[in-house]
Amino acid sequence: MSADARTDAKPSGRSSIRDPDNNRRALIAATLDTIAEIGITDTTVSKIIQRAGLSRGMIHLHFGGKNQLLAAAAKSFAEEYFTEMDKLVQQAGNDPESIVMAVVRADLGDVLMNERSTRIWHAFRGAANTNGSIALFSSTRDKRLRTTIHTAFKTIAKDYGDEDDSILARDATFGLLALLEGMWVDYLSNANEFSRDVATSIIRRFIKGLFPHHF
Amino acid sequence: MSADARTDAKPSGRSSIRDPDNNRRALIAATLDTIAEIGITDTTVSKIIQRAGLSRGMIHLHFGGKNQLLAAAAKSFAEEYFTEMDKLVQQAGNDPESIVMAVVRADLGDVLMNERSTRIWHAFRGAANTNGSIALFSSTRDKRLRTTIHTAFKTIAKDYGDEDDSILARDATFGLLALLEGMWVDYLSNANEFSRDVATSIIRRFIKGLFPHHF
Amino acid sequence: MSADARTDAKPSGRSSIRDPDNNRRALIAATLDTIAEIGITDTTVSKIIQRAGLSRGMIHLHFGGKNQLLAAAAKSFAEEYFTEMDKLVQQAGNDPESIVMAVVRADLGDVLMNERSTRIWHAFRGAANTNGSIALFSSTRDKRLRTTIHTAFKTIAKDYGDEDDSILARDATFGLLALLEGMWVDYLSNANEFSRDVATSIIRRFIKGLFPHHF
Amino acid sequence: MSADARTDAKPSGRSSIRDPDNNRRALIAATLDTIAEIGITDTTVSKIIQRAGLSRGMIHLHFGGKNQLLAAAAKSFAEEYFTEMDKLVQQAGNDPESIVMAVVRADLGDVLMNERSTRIWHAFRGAANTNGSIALFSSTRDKRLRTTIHTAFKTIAKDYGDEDDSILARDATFGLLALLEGMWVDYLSNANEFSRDVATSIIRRFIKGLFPHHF
DNA sequence: AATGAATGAGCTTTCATTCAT
DNA sequence: GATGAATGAAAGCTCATTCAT
Repeated sequence: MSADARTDAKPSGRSSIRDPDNNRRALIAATLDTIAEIGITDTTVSKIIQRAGLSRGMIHLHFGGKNQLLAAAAKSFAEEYFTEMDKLVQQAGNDPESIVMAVVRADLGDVLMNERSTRIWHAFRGAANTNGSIALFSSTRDKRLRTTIHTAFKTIAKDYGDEDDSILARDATFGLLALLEGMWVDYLSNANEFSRDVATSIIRRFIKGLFPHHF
Repeated sequence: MSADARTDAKPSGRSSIRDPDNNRRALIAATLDTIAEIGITDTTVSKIIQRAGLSRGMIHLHFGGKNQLLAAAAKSFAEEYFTEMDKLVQQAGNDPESIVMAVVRADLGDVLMNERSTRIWHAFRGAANTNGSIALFSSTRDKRLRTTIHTAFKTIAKDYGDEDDSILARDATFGLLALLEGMWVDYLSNANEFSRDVATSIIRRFIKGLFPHHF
Repeated sequence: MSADARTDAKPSGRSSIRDPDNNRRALIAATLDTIAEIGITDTTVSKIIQRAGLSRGMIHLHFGGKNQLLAAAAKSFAEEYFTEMDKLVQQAGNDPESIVMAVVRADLGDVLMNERSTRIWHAFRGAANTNGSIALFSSTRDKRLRTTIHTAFKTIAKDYGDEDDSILARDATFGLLALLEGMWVDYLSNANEFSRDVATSIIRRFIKGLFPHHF
Repeated sequence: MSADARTDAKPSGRSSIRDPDNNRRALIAATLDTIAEIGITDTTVSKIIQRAGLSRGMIHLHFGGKNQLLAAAAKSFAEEYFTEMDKLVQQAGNDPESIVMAVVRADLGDVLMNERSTRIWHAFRGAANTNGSIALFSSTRDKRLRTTIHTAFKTIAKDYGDEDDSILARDATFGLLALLEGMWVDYLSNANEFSRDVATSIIRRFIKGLFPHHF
């Protein structure tokens, strides 16, 4: 969208050749593709620029260095994830049960969970321990999801007055996020054998165990 | 033992001289510690030997190169995990319910799940996509656990005749492993806030949802 | 030429900056000089760059590695040899007798046969057995010379109808090349005692033995 | 011979296991074989001891270091050459013409000139420029041959009184050695196409050119 | 803004040599 | 005399970064 917006906003003659934003984006895309393909350890400046078809100096020109490019790529990756997640959740309506299942379906769907994504995700997570700027966006996924899910579960939990609502909602949130995380790991290890339907059904079973009148 | 034997024989200042196995172990330990501390990408031969207090050439003498040392470290790490896990599971007795909970408690206990372990674990997982010899031992954890848990759940599932036993056991296994995996991720992201008790109770809740007469 | 252009534009202290071709040539020259001085076994990247006054990375930037630089140096050395040889042979005219003697004088002259050349030549030959890319240019010298000489001898041999022309020309070619090769070895072993005139006269004697009406 | 002599001279119980001389010889043989196979540059201590099946320290124990082993190997190689050459020349009788041709046939025969020998020979020659102790034995071949041939040619030259005897003999000696040297180079470059008979006949032709009444 | 040749610190690896056994 | 684990200097090579153009 922003790309389209730029097109008519600044119709410069050679804008497509010298388009800083476009080059920035191309470098980030090349970085993510390279990480997915050969891992973060083997991702070098040379491989990134080769894939992007851009010049060596551009990484430092636009990002200030390789590490900052990696951080920008991590940020961009997280943003892509949430752009898609938000879109799918908004289509689900206001029913908390629908929202929770929309999150599950989105997170396990092929747009968000695929070989490229799971590889990039775990590559960044492996690097996050010792790279603060990557960690920032690496943990973001959990935090934003957590709020959405927790809110939905809190509403649902009100129907189960027997026990403390907040603990039930907390446990459900914590458990669901752990399950989703575990599914990504499983997909990563074994994309061929992984079944999105089985995964969805298992998660639903587990949630239903906490909320027998729903799901 | 051999170390003790040396002690009174010749109390040399340098403890690891002329003890190849000890040196091998020291290098692996230094490798795992370094990975835990600064990440796999920044783990260099120089940092490993410095930490181990051994010479540069020893890595190639004993392992044939850095990558093979990393693979040996991954294997060793997996073995340590299972040695401890097996010990704790065997103490649990033969009751399938006890076995499952023993696995959960072991996997979430501080001997197996701690900052060092979770960092190393995720570092290896991040590298496993593009490094076959690391991947080998990286996936081992899941496979061996899976069998133990699945066997226990199959026994338990027989008491729930209403539905297909094998699907129930499969779902329980798949779900539990995903949950445990997710817990490690959660611990990794913020060890300070993580509560082993809460994690255990959440997992028990989820399992109880599938097997209401147990757990 | 480009070097001249730079001269008045910006007389930078370091003459070879930003002139890739010049740097390539400088590295090859430094390589050949180093080989001549200390032998191919002791020729290291460090010694080459030190002599060239260039940076470490340049060898890999321009040649892809030390071995490829050695191969490029072998090629360059062979080319220099033939450039000079061709020049001297062309000055000799079309008379086959003159051509043969021009080859002999060129090959034994101080431009082509000197301490540097003979050392480099034998260093490369010693390495050629196990280094294909060096072997390629190492054998070139023989093959190109062979054709030139053989053509000349075939013409001369026609005047000696008593025996098979082709065998006579073949023997003369084979023998002359072996003699020249042997002279380079002799020069290498003993540059001080070596006399270009004596060598030339000996070769002439031998050829005259085959072609008594010539030489 | 010396090996046989030792056997009954000292019938020690474990003489074959701990036999310093035998180990020395084994190391030299392994060195020469390694040089023939992979070149002098790639000949390392590890490869030599592996081939010899002996221990690492033995090279320094018996020779004082790798370079001294190389020098000993060069010496041994030269000695083997002359042992065989002397044997064949002595069988030739006292006729100077026979002696010269015996030298030629020996030097071009498969016992002395073969792939192993020519490779080793040229490897040592390539290294001789910068390694004095190798050079010593490298040049030996020429010097001893030179005397034998020169003596024979001086006798023959007396029959050609027209010109200065000593110059004729000198030229013949110089030329023959250069030719033989050239033949080894030719054999080295392509052993498959090389014909010992053609080489012998060419050399004979050239010599006959100087001494028409002989050969 | 863009380029890519150049840099050199630092990487993994090799290797002759040492020395406790 | 013999061994081979251990050493560390030095090798070839990689790579993020710089900067003249």
